[in-house]
Amino acid sequence: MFSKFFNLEKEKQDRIINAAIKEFAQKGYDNASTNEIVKEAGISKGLLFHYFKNKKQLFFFLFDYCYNVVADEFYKKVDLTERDFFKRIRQAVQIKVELQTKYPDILTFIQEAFMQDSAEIKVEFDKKKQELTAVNINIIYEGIDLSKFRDDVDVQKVLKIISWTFEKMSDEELLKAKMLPNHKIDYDKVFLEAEEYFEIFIKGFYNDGGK
Amino acid sequence: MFSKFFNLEKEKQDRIINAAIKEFAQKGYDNASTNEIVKEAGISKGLLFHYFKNKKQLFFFLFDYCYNVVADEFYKKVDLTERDFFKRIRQAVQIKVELQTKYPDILTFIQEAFMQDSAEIKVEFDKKKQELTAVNINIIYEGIDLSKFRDDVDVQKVLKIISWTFEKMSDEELLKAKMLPNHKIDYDKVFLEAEEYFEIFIKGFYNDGGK
Amino acid sequence: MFSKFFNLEKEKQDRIINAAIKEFAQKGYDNASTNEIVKEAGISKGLLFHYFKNKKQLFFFLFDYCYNVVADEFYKKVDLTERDFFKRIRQAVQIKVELQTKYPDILTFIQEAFMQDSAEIKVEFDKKKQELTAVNINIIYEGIDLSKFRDDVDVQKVLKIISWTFEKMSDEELLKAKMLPNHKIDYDKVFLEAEEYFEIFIKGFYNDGGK
Amino acid sequence: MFSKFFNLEKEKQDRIINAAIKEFAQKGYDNASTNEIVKEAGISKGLLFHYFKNKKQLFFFLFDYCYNVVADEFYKKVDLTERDFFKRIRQAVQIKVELQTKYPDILTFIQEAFMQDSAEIKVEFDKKKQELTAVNINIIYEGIDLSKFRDDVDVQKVLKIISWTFEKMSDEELLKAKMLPNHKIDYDKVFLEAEEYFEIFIKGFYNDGGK
DNA sequence: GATGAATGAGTGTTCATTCAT
DNA sequence: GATGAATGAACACTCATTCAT
Repeated sequence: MFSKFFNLEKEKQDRIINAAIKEFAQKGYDNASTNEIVKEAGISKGLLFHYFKNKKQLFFFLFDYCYNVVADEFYKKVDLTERDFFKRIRQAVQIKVELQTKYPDILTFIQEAFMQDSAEIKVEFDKKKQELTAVNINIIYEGIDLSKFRDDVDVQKVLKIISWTFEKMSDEELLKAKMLPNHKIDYDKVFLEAEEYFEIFIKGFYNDGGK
Repeated sequence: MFSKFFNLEKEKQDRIINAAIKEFAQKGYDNASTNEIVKEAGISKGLLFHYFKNKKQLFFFLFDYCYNVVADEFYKKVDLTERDFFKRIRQAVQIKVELQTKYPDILTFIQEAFMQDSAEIKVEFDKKKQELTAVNINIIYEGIDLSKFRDDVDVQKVLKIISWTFEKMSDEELLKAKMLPNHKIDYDKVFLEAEEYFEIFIKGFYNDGGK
Repeated sequence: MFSKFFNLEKEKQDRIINAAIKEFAQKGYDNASTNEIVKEAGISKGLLFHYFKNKKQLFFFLFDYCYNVVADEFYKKVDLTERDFFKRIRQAVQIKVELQTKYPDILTFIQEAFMQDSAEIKVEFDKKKQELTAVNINIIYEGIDLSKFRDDVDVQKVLKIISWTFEKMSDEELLKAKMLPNHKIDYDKVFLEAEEYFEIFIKGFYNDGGK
Repeated sequence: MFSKFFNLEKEKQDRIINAAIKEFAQKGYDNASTNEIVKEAGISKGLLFHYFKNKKQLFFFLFDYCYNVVADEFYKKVDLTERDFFKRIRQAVQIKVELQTKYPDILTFIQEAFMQDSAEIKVEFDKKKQELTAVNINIIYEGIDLSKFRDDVDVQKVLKIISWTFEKMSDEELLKAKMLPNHKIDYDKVFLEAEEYFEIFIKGFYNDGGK
């Protein structure tokens, strides 16, 4: 599909991808300007539309590209033999932080993309989001040792509570960072806070309060 | 400030408000078109800007108007003498559902507004969001009987977990509804599900598992 | 013609006139906004157009009104029995400065009006300007003792040179004042400079260099 | 900066430039309509803003372009080795008339531009005007033989008087031409009149009346 | 493959003027 | 006399996309 694009010299590919990521991440889908992208990438207007038939296609290409980069690396690093749910989540958080440091633009782009709500891409993108979420949840839960959870509660719901908590915590941290002038996340503090939530969950939802 | 607008005949006020709510809710701040609003409201271009000096002011007016409508009704209905946190949350969910049924457009608008991220309104709107959130959290937690919670965990964090869970549950329900063709939420099912989460939390976080 | 307007209570007349003078003086004909005028004057949109059938008529009314105020006072003060041209001009400059101090807004308005160039009022206003200029030149030259001028030059041209010089000097002073932040004219310095030009002219164009 | 524009086919460049000159000259900066310009030039709305990022930039481009055209030609024609002030001024008037005949629209535009007073361009344009005026005055006075002037007067002021006179004469001629239906200036008559002013100045301000 | 000129409907906003009350 | 709601054409400017070269 994008073989034309991938036949380009690597350096130009990168210029285009980086320019587009930057623009979409900063301004969101609707307000991202193809003009800015070509200017930043140093290519002509026509060329962009030679490789991508329209803005929407460019966005979806970009999303898939970015998603693959981080997902590949994520699944390479995560240890799926770890059967304890909290250790698994802890890993996930850790890897996410590493990726954030290694590919800051890409992660910002993905995060912003997930919050995108433009009418033009809504239907297609919501579908994609749901699929990805479903896949990830399956993987995250795969092989988890559920026997550690108390058996008088619905484990599925407990897992949801836990996942949601970490999502919300992450959102809040992101939001706080955005508000501040220097936009810096203190990852050590985040980890510490996460640990406290872990303990609470273990106390509340593991057999014998995790003892 | 908007006394000019409120002196208009009620019916025309409503046409304008409804048209604007609809447009902003559907397309978000940036993509909402004042052209569409006037067309839908059946008024002239000039009139809209006779009452609201610009799009931003219209948006903030609309938000305040909508927020007041639902907040007033919410606080009229909520029983702040109820000191049990779960009963209080249960009330809140119940009232929210009622409001959703009574003012579906207004609630959609408010929810979308909270997810808005347009550069043009960002600073002002973020401030407003923060203020409202702070106020609401204070009220929601006011007078809550914290002695029911187990004392070996940080109650503040537990409260956060609980709030987040219901927010996420609500988001998920909304999203599911949006995906379906008929956009209908089965509130009875939602309630039932919420009850199950209540039980889990009580078991995990109340003294003696709530017994 | 404007009897309707003049039957208004004096105080309201003044509010309207002052608001309009201010707006036209500040922004020029085209950019002056009738909205601003009514807001400043504290009257309704409709009322302005009740008294003046349109913006153009308001402008011409205003100009005539202002012109009459200053012209009346000017001709009351000027001593037309003074037959020496330079003394006469010196008087004129002096009176102009006095008027500038007494009616700063009105004089600013008139000066700006003379520089107006809007297509909408061009034809009519140019005609008026020419008429006024013609009348004034006649009066300024009336009874002047031309015998003091050397007889080997065309006196009419000399008079023009002199008038032009003082006009340009005045323009330059005005412009300089506009450039500066505090917009203040140092009239004493202007007088002194004018005197130096007087001397030059007397040396160059009076019999025996004015001795 | 405007290389994009200059790469256009010459004929289209000219259509755009001429249309813009005409519109700005006729209506002034504020009232000139980019809509009219594109209509007259036979191009699309978008194209104009493809070449010029906004109305202001278009105006300044146009001014510089026009100014350069006439300034280049002016300085090619003027003889700066002529040290007599009046001969130099005579040359200037003559060349100006030639340029007026050769590029009537351009000269009209420049003259109107110098009288422009729009708030939007005020600051920048005033600065430019001042710079140009300073440069021109330097050149015009460069190498002038001041020893011919009588030494009992301030030569600088005399030079001002002379310059102002020719400016005013030129303004008056222009105005007269504008009033008439056919807008034609009789240059021969203007020259003759100018000569008479020369003589007056020589008599009044040269040593021994220029004998 | 690569360019960038060209499009035209779209945006929010302002304006003098009218007219029913 | 006095109000201010109402109009709609006009404004400068942006945009994703096309296409001849």
